[in-house]
Amino acid sequence: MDDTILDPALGLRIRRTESLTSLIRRELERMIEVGELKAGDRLNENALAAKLGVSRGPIREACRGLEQSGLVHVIVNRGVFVREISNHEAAELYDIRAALYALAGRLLAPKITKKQVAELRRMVSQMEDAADKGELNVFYPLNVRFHEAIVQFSGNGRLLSISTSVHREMHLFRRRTLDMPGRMKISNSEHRAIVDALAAKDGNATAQLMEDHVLKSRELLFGPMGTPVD
Amino acid sequence: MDDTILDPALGLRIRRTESLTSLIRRELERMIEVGELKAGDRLNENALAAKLGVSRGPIREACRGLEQSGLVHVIVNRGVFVREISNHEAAELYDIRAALYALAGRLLAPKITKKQVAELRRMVSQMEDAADKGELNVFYPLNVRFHEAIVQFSGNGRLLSISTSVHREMHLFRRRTLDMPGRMKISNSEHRAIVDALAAKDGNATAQLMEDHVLKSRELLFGPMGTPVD
DNA sequence: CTGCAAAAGATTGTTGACAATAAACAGTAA
DNA sequence: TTACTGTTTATTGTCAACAATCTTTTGCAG
Repeated sequence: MDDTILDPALGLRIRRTESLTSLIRRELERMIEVGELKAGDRLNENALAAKLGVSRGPIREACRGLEQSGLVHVIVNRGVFVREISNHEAAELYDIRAALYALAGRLLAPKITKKQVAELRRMVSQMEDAADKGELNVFYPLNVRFHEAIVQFSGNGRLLSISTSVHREMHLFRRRTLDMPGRMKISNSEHRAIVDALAAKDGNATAQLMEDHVLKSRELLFGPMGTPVD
Repeated sequence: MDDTILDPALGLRIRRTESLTSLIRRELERMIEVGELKAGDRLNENALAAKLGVSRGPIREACRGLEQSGLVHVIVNRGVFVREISNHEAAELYDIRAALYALAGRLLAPKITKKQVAELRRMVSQMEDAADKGELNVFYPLNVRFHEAIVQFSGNGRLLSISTSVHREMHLFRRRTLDMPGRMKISNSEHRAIVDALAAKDGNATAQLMEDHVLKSRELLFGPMGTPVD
């Protein structure tokens, strides 16, 4: 199989509108997301360059972007490593996420459209199906999309990019709460309450529910917000 | 004057513990902070490389980091430009900052030390002096340090890095609220209330005060939170 | 066998050169 | 003049080679 990003046959026809660097960054993000690159792994520049069919320059540039977004960390003269998230850091990220999601809810509530409410409700009912059947691998991506949608609908562009970044970072932390018994159902009932509050255009209520929703996950793993961990 | 980062005379003696890339990124951040590079300016790689006495590689890597943190944006084949922040985006950043500072206050309140309270009070009283004398150029950096200190004392590392990033980004937006008549005094009275709430270890009150403090600036420029701008 | 030191190898840091693209300019036709 | 087109120039995108640094292996003394 050919792993190179650029198909040479197509190279002639495509007018490239994107730099290799950004293509590579997305590819690396994907590899980390999917688990092809695991926390703690070192990214060998030569190997990656060969695998993706480019030189080391773009690889290095992509890594600097990933560093800033917290997905990797760089040690001088040693290389770049997929970050490992300690319990302590994961707990911190939960706290941040709670605040960001609360803000998203507060911003969205007063201006949400009927169409958006309908879309969120659709997701909730799909998640209900998945929860009934105990299909975590169906529930999980829906859950992600649900939260993403609320942030996106909030209309605050930077909030979306920061949230995405924090979410990716949290993904490096493997322990999940959703696979605890009955957790999907409880989580989804919270989703329903959130959508109800949004539909009622109640910003304060939505914000509170979003915050609680995130912090509940935190509590299951680490105890209440602000608790020192590890 | 010599603008190069690396003094060749020192180069031999220092065992470099940091890559050029990170030095350059800090230098560029400084140049943007100080206004040597203004919003909308293009960063000419050759010129920067010559000025800093390095090659283009590290420059490009540094720029990718800055891109991710929102200080510059890159257009393929055209270059990297210091970002210009629209009113709309500035308003969005205020909303985010309010949420982040509220979180910082909430986290810090229950665990603040006497020493930290004293340090914050010292800053407040220094700001009071500056406000009395109408010295904005003294007040402003103290104001920055005050807010930074609270986030730092909160102990959430990622919160600090995100806050710093958001703060730098906001700095690209030139209009300030503090130079409005009487604004320094009002602002500082809010600072005092925040420190009092912190000293009382009242997380909710602190969070609310921090949020209001930031949103008041937003309102002066753009109207209340969530208001569409531009 | 263990511990240390030096050499060999692998990997990152940095550079200068070349290719691809966009901007600036000049010349021509309407 | 203005619009268009081809040419020149400036700048970015990419690459491959070299230098600096770290890691591993090898060899030797105890």
